[in-house]
Amino acid sequence: MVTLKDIAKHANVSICTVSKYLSSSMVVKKETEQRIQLAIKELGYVPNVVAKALKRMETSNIAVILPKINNLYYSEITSGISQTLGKYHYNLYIYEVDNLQLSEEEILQLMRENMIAGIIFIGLFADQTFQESINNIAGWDIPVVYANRYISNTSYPLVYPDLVQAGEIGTKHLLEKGKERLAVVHKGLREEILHSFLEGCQKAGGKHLPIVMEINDDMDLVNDFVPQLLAQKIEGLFTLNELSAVYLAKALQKADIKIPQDIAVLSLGNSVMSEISTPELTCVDLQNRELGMKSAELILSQIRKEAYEPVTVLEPFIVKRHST
Amino acid sequence: MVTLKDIAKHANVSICTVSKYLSSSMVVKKETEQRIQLAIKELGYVPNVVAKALKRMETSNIAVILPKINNLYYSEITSGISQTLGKYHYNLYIYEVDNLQLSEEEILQLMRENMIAGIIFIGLFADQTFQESINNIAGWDIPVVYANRYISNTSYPLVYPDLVQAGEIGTKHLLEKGKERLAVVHKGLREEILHSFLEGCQKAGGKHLPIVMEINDDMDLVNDFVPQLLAQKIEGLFTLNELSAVYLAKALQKADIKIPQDIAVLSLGNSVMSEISTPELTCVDLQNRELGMKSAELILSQIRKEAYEPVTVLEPFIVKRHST
DNA sequence: TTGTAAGCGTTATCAG
DNA sequence: CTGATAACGCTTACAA
Repeated sequence: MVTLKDIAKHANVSICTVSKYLSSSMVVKKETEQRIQLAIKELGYVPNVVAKALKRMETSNIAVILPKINNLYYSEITSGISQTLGKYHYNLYIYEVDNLQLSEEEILQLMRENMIAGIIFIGLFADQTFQESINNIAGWDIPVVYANRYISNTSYPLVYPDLVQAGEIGTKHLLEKGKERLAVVHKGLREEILHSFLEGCQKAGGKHLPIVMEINDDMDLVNDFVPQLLAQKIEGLFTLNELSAVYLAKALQKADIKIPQDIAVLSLGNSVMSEISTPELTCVDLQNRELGMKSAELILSQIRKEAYEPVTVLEPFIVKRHST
Repeated sequence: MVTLKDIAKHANVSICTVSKYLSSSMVVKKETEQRIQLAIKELGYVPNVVAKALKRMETSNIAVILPKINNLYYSEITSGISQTLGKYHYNLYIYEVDNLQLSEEEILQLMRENMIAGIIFIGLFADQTFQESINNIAGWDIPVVYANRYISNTSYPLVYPDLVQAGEIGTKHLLEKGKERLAVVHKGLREEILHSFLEGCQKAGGKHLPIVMEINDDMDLVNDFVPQLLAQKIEGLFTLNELSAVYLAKALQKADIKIPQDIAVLSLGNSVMSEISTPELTCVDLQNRELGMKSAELILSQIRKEAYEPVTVLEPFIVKRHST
């Protein structure tokens, strides 16, 4: 391995001169510069960031912790993070919690062992316990961003889409399409999140409040769920999970219900899935890539000890297709 | 930060005793062990893997280099890699080439700066140039795995699905369904890959050889491509790209062609996309997760200096749904 | 069974 | 402008 020492010897200067020159924290004589450059080229020097990290007690590694990466929702956010981090020459670690099977405490220990510069949690650790865990590790003060989490009482920045507005613009759209009796369908969504949503639906006006219906993976959509919709005379479905929206659209059609004439389907989230569904689903775009980019920026702000907003809310927008 | 030194002092032993005890490379007296354990607990010691890496000149970080992570094809492979690496306590770096905009040479430099323990390339750098680049970096011998690449003359292990067999079982399936006039549709696929495929199609028998048709993103599928299919009296479509298969199915239906009665559609790759398409697509599963897991194992074998097979071929299998 | 001491490659503090 | 020299936290001969 070629080290600074080798370069220094080859260029007839001290190690420190080379180091300072390379980190551009010192101006050197033209002639010295040339000798150093030559040595670097001739010997094929590659700096060692591990040594640098040890000395500076700080790495350029950011960890993203998420349930699973093979899910478009998470991978789009991650791609946004990667885009911004790449621009600033930070590296990106991925930890899939579903695969790792580690507790919060263990994950934090892992982060610390590796001298991670910052952690972005995507949709995880909703409750207060993590905040406590992190305080348990004596004197450890690490930048953290919660992406897509709605937590109160945290000292770390939050980034999430405006669910109230998502509910409002979605509902408004359905109302404009003449759909009055609406159902909000979700799959195990937490109470507070659902509540924000419904607040938005309410703001949109409309004669009736939407009915809330929960589904799960074991349910027989065609034989159990669709009949419920018909019994309630539902005209529009606002599905709070993109994949579920696709499956619901399939189920409706299997039951010979026309989309959007009989029942309109609106999904939350705008990945290819909405686009390739039949019919192509109108959806509320939550701006996942932007969410990721913003999360990365917030981590970098913390690392640089700059000021940052404690809460960043992204504006969702509607993408009109053929299901409404 | 609590270091080994602190633990040693607190437990009244030498640094080296603690270090060796922790790496279980030494047996210590029961009493010493207790004192060390107590110190670790009381002071809240967390080992520093960066320091360890510098000393040992070796990290536990594996880099995955791929075009983009927000693509189910790549993210499923990545999840497989993550699963295996997690089991062996290796960390996973992700580098998205589309975002990074770095040359091969620069990527390699980055890997080396960070003392990456191994690199997995997914579907990239098809040609010989990378092999040369890596040799250019003087005396650098790093474990590499090419996942989903069909390269000859490489000293690194290759993992890929058996395309000949994929072609064969797909074609056989279409023939069994009574489809005789087949077309293989691809999007900018390289000649050799296409060739393996067609070899498989041929092995399946059938009266006619499949026609090869290429599509691209600018094409008007409904008005340009579908008429071509009709003109050629095509009865079955073997689409070598899952997303394209979905779009083709959509285009066919828009042109009032019944799937599978008029034309059957078979896709290559089995992500949710095939499943949520209408009709649900029959496909040849390429075992992406297994591909990832195997790639990770091959990297680990190289790191451990164990023997490994130079080429691993995964057996694809057919998943029957409603489009054939 | 335990301790001493020399590094890994870099940065940083001083002094010239 | 340049150069000694001391760390950063850990591993590992080699001694005791």
